[in-house]
Amino acid sequence: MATLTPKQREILEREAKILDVARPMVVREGYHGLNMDKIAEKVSYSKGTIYNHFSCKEEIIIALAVQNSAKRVQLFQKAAQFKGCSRHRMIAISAAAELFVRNYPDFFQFERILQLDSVREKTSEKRQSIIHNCEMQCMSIVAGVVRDAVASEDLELPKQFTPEKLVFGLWSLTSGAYSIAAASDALQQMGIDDPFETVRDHIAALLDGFNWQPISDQYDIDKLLKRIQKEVLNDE
Amino acid sequence: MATLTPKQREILEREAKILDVARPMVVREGYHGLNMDKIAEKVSYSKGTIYNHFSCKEEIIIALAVQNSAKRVQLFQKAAQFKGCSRHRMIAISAAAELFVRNYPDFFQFERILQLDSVREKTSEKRQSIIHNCEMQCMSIVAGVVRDAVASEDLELPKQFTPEKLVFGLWSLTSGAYSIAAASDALQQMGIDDPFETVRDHIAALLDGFNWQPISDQYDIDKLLKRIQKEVLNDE
DNA sequence: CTTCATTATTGACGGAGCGTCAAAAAAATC
DNA sequence: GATTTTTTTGACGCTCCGTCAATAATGAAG
Repeated sequence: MATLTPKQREILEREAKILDVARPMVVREGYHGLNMDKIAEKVSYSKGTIYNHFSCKEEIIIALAVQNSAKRVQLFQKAAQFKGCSRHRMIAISAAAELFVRNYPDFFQFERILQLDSVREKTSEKRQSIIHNCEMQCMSIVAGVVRDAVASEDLELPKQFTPEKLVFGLWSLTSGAYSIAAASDALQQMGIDDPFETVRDHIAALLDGFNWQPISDQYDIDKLLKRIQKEVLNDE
Repeated sequence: MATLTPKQREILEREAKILDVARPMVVREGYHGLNMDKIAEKVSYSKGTIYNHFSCKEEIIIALAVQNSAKRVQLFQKAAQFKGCSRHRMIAISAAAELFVRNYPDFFQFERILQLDSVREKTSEKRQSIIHNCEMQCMSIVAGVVRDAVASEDLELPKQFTPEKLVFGLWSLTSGAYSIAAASDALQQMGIDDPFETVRDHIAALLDGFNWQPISDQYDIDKLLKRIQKEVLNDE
C-alpha cells in the first residue's frame, strides 16, 4: 500500500500530463477548444487511454477545477488564523479570496463552464462533491469568524439573521463582482479600472452596514492589508 | 414601408415560432439540448430555412436572451419613477430587479450560457450590443438615482468613489446572489430558504454602510415594498 | 524460460449533430 | 406565359465524441 509500482507511477504521471495539456486548451479556447483527439495527440497516447482516465470531456474540465479547489481552502484557513479582532480576520479572508482570484483565474473559467447544467450533468458525483466540499469548508471558515464576532460582541446580527446569511451576502458580492470583472468590457466603460479595490470598498461598506466593530474608519486599511499579507499570505 | 407583404409577415411569424420552439428546449435541456434538426422538425420547416433566420445555434440562444432583455429596462424605468426619496427609489429598483429574476428566470440561464467565450464568440455583434445596451441602460438608471441621492445630500460618497462604483457593487451583489441561488443545493444546506429576502437585507445593509439616508431602521420596509408594488409594479 | 491469464493500449469505427449548397420550388417581374 | 429572382429543401461533408474488438504488455505459475 505504501509505495507504488512503476506502472502505478506511470498512470499517475500520465493523468497529470493529460491535465497539463488540457488546461491551456480550455483556458485559451474555452469549452469548445477542448478536443479529445488533440489531447491524445499531444500526450502521445491513444484516445482510448485518455478515456481510461476520464470518462468524458466534461470530466477533464471538472478535474482541472478540482486541481485548484483545495488551494482556496488552504488560503482561507491561513487567513482565518490572522491574529486580530474578528473584523480584521474577516478582512484577512477577503484578502485571501482576492489573492485566489488573482492567482488562479483559470478556476473561475472552469467553474463557469461547470455551471451549465448540460455540462455538470456529465461529471462524476465524486469530483462534484470534492468541489462542493471545498466550497462548504470555505463557507464554514467564514461562518466561524462571523460566529466569533457575535460571541465577542463585535457584531450583533439582526433577529433571524444567521451567520450563514451573512456569508451568503459576502460570497454573492465577491463572486458576482469577479464574474462581472471577467466579462470585463462593461467595467472599463463605467470607469472602474480597479475592480478589486472597489470590491474591498464594498465589503467594508457591507460590514459597516451590519455595524461590525471596528467600523472601517477606525483602522488603517492599507496598514492592515500589509500586515495580513506579511503574516499569513506572505508565501504566495 | 409602413405595412408588410404577406411573405414578410410569414417570415416574422416563423422567426417567432422558431424561438418559441427553441426556448423550452434550452430551458429544459440546456445548451446541449438545443438541436437544430429537432427545431426544424418541430416547426415543420427544413433546416436550411432555420439557418436563413439564425446563422448558428448560438445565435438562437442570444436571440432568446434578447427577447427578454428589454423587459428589465422597462421595469427599471418604471421603478425609478417611484415617488419618494432617493433611497426609496433605489429600493424600488431592487424590487424591480427581484421581480425580473422571478418572472424571467430563463433569461439568466441564457446569460450563463452566453458567458462562455466559446459560445458568445459565435454570436452576432448586433445582438450582443442589444443586450449590452439594455444592461447599460439599467446601470445608468441606477446611477441616476445614486446621483440624485448625492445631489439631494441623502448620500455622501467617499472621496474617489463614483456613483458607477456603487452601481457595480449592487449589481455584483444581486447577480452573484441570484446566480448562487440558481445553483441552489448549497443554500438549502446553509439554512437559507428565502434567498430573495436575504438579498434585500444585504442591499439594505450595503446602503446603510454608505450611510444613504434614510437608514433602514427609519422606515417600514414591508409597507414600502407594498407601496412600490402597488404604485409602479402592479401590473406584473 | 515458457505458458497462460490478466490487464492495458490502440485506433478504426459508429453515430450525433452542425452547417452548406446545388437543385427544386415558389414568388415576383415583365 | 416566359423569365428572373428569391426562397426552400434535405442530402451531404465534416468534426468530434465515445466505444470496443483486436492487440500488446505485464504478471503469475510451473
